[in-house]
Amino acid sequence: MHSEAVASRSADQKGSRESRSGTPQLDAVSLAIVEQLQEDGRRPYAAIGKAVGLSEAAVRQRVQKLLDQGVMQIVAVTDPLTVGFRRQAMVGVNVEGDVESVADALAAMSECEYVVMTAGSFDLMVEIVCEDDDHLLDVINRRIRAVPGVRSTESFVYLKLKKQTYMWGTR
Amino acid sequence: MHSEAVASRSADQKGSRESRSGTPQLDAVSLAIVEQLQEDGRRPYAAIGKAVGLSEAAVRQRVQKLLDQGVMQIVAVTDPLTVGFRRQAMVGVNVEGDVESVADALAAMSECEYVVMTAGSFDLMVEIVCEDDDHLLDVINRRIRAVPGVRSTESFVYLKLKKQTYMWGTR
DNA sequence: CCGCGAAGTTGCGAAATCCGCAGACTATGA
DNA sequence: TCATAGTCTGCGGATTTCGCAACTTCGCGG
Repeated sequence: MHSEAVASRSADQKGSRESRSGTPQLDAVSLAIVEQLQEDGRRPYAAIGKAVGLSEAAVRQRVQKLLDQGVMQIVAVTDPLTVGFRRQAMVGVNVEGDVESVADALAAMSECEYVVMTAGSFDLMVEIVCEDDDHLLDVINRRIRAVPGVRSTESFVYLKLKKQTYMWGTR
Repeated sequence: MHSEAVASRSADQKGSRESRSGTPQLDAVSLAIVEQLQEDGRRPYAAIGKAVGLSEAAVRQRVQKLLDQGVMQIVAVTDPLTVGFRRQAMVGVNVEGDVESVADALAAMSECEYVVMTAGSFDLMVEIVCEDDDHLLDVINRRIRAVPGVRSTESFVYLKLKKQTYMWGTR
């Protein structure tokens, strides 16, 4: 069967090459490990090792490091609607002044599940998860717009989640 | 220590109440299990059982059912930039005709990682994950706009991912 | 009132998995 | 050349998973 390793063992280990943002780049083996765990977050280390051509212990160390470094996290994901959060929205934000500081402020809010800096007619896109309309209204009009530097916002209330995937690389 | 159960045991089991969309609603105990797995997708069943006030076997059964039903999935999540996908974008789409069929068409594309129907100045919001600029350009201008019913699109290229969480309920 | 099904609990043993550790191997830099 | 840091492998022992069986509880209908 597929006993050959995914990558040349002599290749450099993850972390050797850094992108400008300081995020460590992954080598082929770690990438393969991530893909395995994207298919099944509970897959045993030995099975992963067999798939990527590494020993069980080595896989364990790599996974641990990837988790420690924050490169990946192994979690349960759900459709928030199923878990009792009835209102979600994507909010486009326009900023005057330092965009990053505003992004940090928004990221600090527990209701902001997703914060990304963008190019285009919005400076930031923020995904909000709330329990009901009142909660959503409060977050958008009271909290987000209160952040210094926020010039304007535009909301897109979620009607229906059609797709949600976590399998990049697996294609 | 905290030996009391999270919810009244006499409460109805998950699946008893269905929302209009057919998605089963979760009871408090399953919700607590999901929260445990949102903190750590590999947490052992026994530990979860202790936390939510259930036996190891019961937790095992519930988790298996939640996975089978597709209510949750346990996976590794990463910042795509770290995994070699250099270009991402959120795309707002305006549709003429049946929105849902367009959403389905977009959801069928492997590059569309996230598809949601929204209220507001866009009918759909789609998150795209690509390897490079050429790929992104192709997906947006060639593939998405080719879908029947797509009237127009507006793109927001990702500059930096600031936050990405999966811990609803844990707050 | 009794039977029945769904869920949960306890208990158990075998198999699989996890985890820590010692030893070997390989670059890299002083 | 030697020391060091980073990985990988192999290997026990502890832990967890997994399937299974028997018994209890609870709610529902006949």
